[in-house]
Amino acid sequence: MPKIVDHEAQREIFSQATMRLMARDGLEGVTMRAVANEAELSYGSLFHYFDSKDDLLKHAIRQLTSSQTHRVNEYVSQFSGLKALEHLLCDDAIINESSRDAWIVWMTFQYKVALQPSFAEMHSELIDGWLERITQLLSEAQQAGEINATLDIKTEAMAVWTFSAGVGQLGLLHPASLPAKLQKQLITSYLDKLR
Amino acid sequence: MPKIVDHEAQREIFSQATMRLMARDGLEGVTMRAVANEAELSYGSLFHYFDSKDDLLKHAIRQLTSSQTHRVNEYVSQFSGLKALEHLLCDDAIINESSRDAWIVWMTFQYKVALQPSFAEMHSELIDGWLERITQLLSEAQQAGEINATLDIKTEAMAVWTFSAGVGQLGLLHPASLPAKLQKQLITSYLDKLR
Amino acid sequence: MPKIVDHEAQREIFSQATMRLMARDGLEGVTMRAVANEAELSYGSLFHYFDSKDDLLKHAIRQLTSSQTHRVNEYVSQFSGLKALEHLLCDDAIINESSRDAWIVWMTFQYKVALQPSFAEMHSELIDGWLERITQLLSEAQQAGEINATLDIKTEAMAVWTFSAGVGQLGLLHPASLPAKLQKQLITSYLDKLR
Amino acid sequence: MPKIVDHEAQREIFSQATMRLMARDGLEGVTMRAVANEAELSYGSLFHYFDSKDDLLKHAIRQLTSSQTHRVNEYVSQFSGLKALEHLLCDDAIINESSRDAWIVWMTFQYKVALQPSFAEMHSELIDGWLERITQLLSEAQQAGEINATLDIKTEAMAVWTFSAGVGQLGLLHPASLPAKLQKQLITSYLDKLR
DNA sequence: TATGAATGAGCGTTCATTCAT
DNA sequence: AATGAATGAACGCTCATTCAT
Repeated sequence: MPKIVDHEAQREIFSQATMRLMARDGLEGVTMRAVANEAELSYGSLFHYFDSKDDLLKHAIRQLTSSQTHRVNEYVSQFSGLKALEHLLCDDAIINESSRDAWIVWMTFQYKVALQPSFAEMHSELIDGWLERITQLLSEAQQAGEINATLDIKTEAMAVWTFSAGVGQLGLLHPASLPAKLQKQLITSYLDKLR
Repeated sequence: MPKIVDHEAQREIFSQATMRLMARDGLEGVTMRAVANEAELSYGSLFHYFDSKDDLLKHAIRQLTSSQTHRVNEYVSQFSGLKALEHLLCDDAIINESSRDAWIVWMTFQYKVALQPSFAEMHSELIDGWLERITQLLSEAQQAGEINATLDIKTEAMAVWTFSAGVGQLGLLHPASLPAKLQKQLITSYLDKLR
Repeated sequence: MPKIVDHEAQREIFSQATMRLMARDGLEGVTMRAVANEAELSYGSLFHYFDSKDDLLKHAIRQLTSSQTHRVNEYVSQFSGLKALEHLLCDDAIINESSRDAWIVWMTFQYKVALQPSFAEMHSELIDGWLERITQLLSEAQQAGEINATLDIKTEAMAVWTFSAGVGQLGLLHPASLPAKLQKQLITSYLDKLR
Repeated sequence: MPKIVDHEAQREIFSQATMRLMARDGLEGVTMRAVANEAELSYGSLFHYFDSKDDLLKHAIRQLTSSQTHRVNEYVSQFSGLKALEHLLCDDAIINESSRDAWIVWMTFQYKVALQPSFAEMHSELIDGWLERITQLLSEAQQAGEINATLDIKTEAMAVWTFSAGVGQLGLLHPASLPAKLQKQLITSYLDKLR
């Protein structure tokens, strides 16, 4: 009689171990053996739940983005327009100690996605969400008269995305130059310019 | 008498091969054997010119930054203030087909620098230049009355740097969403907001 | 359930292969690949059982000394004084065909121990046993009146150790000049001089 | 016109550099490159003077033994019998700070000679000298009535050689247990037993 | 299903040796 | 003769993956 296990729960344990390792030691710290150890599960079982290392990594990033999406949805359901956008950027674009790990994972994946063909298919689904959501919130804001009516929403959304990407990158790689507080200041002052 | 070779020229052949590989296959494609093949020189000779892989990588990034610095100096000597800044950002922050490879190398190194202590000493020398130069040009621009006198130069410089980092990152990783032309448009419209 | 293997037994297979190689080809014949081949196991599995080559070598020497200690303990429990000492030297100091391999390994290690700091910690535990045991047996012999009462035990023990080291070295390196029979003769005649 | 060089002098420079390296870093420190550096001569020229690394090592050991023979000859021409033997053993078997290097080289070579077939041919010529000379001096001593007339010279010579080999080995590998002074004491007390 | 032993290709690095000048 | 650049086999070690139990 086969042991009954929650297949998806096991996968999540492994993929969370993967993200902890990646945050702590970088991508090169993520070996299959290290993941099994970190998950405190057996090495062999890792290959029951994932066909390959790539499979594991892809699952980890999907989990990361879906949990982020989930969080974002909450802001958006509570606020709208510029207020929601500000929450979105301040809560998710900013790197502080508690979000730093998730950001390292995210950035690491971005490069993997960009440079490794087998990951490329995940590209758009990971990215489009952001841009779409920003566009929508800006549009709401414009309709509510919160921002300048003459602005081209599509271009501005792109600019906001660009700016938040820069905040994320520098906040991660140069925390001394761009601490969390300054990140927030830059974001709010950027949004102010749209009014 | 020994075979006469230009030591530095050989090093450059290897480090350019390194950059081509990194652009094509990412950092994990840069194996010493692959570099030797790409350079069409023997495996062993690679170790005559570089003590280690780290040495090779560091040489490659130094070469990259010095050639960039050289180019930047030209803009700055011809222009000043906002005009020079616009040149700086448009000519160097923008990713097009011909600069894409250099950008991949640059970004790859940023992560290596940020995550690997032995590379950390290169950190500041690679980064400080950017921020300092932007600050200086903004300062010139303010004195020339090109930008709003009430702006805090230091904060604005940081914001410009952040924005250009975002342009670089998205331009590299999502060229379809942010083609060169749009990169340029975002940059000029961002600078316009400073006036 | 995993393949069940006796971890320690596998380690012994490898370390015995190591000793065979060392005896046959010297220390420089002991490459990890050669050990795996000699053990008729795969290269990779060698690293499941030993963290490093040093680990393998240390295990081999420990195994060698512990088996020797075991043998020595038997003589000592059966005999005492000069008789026990004679057994000790004749049974263990002498190089014949069957003990030659063990001696090569032993001598090889002595050099490794002497010249390589990381092995130095094994130094005393490997050596002290010999000198202490010789001292003790000589002391017994003196109390039993078997040897000259005026002899300084400590110095004589050192001399016996020295002589047996010489027998080992020449018996190993110059078997034609010092065959087993002559080794034995030298030892007994040396001990006779102590009476 | 070819440059005129003293071929043999160059070889000696290299082989002395070899011995310095071996004494300092052990056999594994003796790389062809290190030898050329230590000799402060060019890498390539090393291969003009020696066909191979083995050739270099063989030359070094020949030089070592011949210089030792030379020194020994001096004692023997000044003294005879037991006196000469005592000089021989005390001056050459003993390891002190100034002779330690030569002994490391010598021991290292002994193992190389014993374990590596291509060196085996040097075996007897390196060794026979010692035994022959000891035999001869003991014979002189017996004829002069310095030692017991009933002793079998051949066996005793072997025993002396054995003992001095032990002194050398332990003096080298365990200097704390067998310092120079104790080495000397053991030797003289050993010779006394022959009277 | 679960486990961890087994496998071998690949890594960065070292090195004796050859060769062009 | 003299130089050092060029070469590639071999080293210790890592790792994703497969497999026997």
